[in-house]
Amino acid sequence: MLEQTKVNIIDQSNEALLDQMGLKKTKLRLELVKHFKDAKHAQSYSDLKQIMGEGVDKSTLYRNLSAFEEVGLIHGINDHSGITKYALGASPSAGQEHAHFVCESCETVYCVKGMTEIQMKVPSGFKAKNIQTIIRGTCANC
Amino acid sequence: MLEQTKVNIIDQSNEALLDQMGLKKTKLRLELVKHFKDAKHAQSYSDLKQIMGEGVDKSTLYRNLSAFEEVGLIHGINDHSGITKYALGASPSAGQEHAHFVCESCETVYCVKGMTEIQMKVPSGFKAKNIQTIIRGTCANC
DNA sequence: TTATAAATGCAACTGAGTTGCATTTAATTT
DNA sequence: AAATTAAATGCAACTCAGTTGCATTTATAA
Repeated sequence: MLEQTKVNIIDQSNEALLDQMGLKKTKLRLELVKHFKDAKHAQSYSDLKQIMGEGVDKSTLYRNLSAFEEVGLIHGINDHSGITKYALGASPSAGQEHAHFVCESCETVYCVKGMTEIQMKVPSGFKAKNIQTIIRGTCANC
Repeated sequence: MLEQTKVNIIDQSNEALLDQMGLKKTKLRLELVKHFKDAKHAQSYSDLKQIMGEGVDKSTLYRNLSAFEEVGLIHGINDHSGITKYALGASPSAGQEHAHFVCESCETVYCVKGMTEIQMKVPSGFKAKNIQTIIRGTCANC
């Protein structure tokens, strides 16, 4: 078994990456991975559809996003908009949390790594496994 | 103009509360406020529908939730489930942040006040206005 | 008590995401 | 290289949360 958390996503070729994740290398998947690597902010379904081409099937795209998320290649972010956005990297887990910045003006979502420090206690009887932080505000482009 | 943040929600009668918020005191609204005060965890549309009675109209309920949220009587919480849940109190804003605890087993959402301390820096050019934290784990009942 | 602006009820709609199924394709086997 | 097969795709139909338009009713102010 492969330890996904130890795979360095950015340094791998797109092909190697899909191989390691046990995913077949289809044209769309390669394009998706490439795009996620370049993306400066989190991508919604419609962002991706626009970039991958309008001909791309909805189910196929969504199924690939799910597949990518399952293996930890990307992670979904749920802000107040109700539209899930995806960004490269596994879901932030214990020890490697990162926050998400949502711009209130353009609704763009950015991953903000290593800039938040969260100390949490939970009521007795509760067990915390992971933490997700969403910062709302105005981004550099707005 | 009334400063909503200074209104102490719990100490007021339901009637006075709606008055102060500039909302008409309808039967459903009074029941809703009452229920929100008693609720031990955040409420979804279907939680509320069940409690308010199946006869309650969907639009009416949703419109009341929006109205309550707008005046800061309740705040919506968006976890990974895609179903918005609501809890008493204005949206956590600067200085009075609180976290939300989502139970991975029963999907119940709790507000956790005064137990998290978050220090955040954001990249230059970004301006943070408020912060929302979701802790995932197992609750005391599971 | 009357006027009126807001709240309700209903039905129809929107839009994100899912599912079933037949077809195609990437990867494996011989 | 050809045959096999399990997974990926494309399509249509569906689900489900939440919204909207509009006619009717109700809370509140005059």
